[in-house]
Amino acid sequence: MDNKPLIILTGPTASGKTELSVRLAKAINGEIISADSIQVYKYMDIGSAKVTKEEMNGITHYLIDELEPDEEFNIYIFKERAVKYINKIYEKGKIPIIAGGTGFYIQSVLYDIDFNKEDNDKCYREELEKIGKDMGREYLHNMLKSVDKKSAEDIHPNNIKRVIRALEYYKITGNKISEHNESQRKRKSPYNFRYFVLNMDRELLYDRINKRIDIMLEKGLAGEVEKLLKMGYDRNLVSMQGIGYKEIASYLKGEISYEEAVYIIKRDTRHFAKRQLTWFRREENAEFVNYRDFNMDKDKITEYLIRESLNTIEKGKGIL
RNA sequence: GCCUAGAUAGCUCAGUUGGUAGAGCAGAGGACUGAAAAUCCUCGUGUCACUGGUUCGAUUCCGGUUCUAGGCA
Repeated sequence: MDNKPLIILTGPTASGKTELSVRLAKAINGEIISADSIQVYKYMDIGSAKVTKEEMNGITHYLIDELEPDEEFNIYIFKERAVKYINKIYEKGKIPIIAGGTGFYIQSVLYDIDFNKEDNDKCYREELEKIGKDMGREYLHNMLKSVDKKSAEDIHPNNIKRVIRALEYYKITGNKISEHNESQRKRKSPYNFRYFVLNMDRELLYDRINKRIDIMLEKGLAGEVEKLLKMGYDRNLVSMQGIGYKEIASYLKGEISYEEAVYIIKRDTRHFAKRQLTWFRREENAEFVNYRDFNMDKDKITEYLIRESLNTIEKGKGIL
């Protein structure tokens, strides 16, 4: 049985993951794999709060700047690449550290969730979107009910994206996604892992988020978006749906004022952080690391993360 | 100083032909297995500015006070 070490360092946006992950990597001879759906894209630096070369401090990072903004990225691609990098890191005799805020992505690697290569179908998806528009969301939901009753019960009719995915899955594989999910849920992790979730008092987190966005704006977020648009990257691209990008694009089009754009970016980032926390709370193996318990001292947190990670790595060796 | 319109949930406002009130946003909680920075679900008691009066009963009607916005001097 594979029992290799894997360290996960996550937390809501603006919780300090980047800096702490580099410090940890330095101390435990690790390399970092980013679990971030926007930082994979080139040219999207300011708005994604991407790690800079200096911040990397010599630590190798994967899944940063790997794609053009119009390239497709999804959980299947993420998992495939992440696993490849993890093995590469093992070969070097180093420890992989997954750092990033996308819980869904982390889960796919941590529990080795099974995805089939050919199981998405753009044409069918578009067809379903059209049906949804013409016939209504209830109609789509009823379509799902007739092939996969359990999914129809679990997925709210308003959640069109998930209704469509369930229908798509059935069309391509002939199986019910509810059954697939049920079996995947029982998976045990093949790793000897630690799952750290950085957290702080909500008020403080929101304060940091608001300030961080002001800094992004000062650094020239608007210019970055303008440049992307000039390069021909359409605002409808998935990558351009990232928080900060879509609002600034809307402002540049003259649809909303600058003040409105800033307000929406801050608000939606807060909402995003809240959703991230909901996800991590549900993860039974996640360990919350609260700044408050360390007197707000980053050095003390770093020490703790290093000590705990090394413990876990050592124990794993014993089993092997 | 005078005239007019306001003062209701953290914010913007609706409403009660007099029987103590409700939306959106904010905020909180949740879901999530190929768009995930996406998508979706649930949660609404607050001296109805203050103060007299009329009334069985006033946030609602009348008077006064304070504050805010606009207009006139």
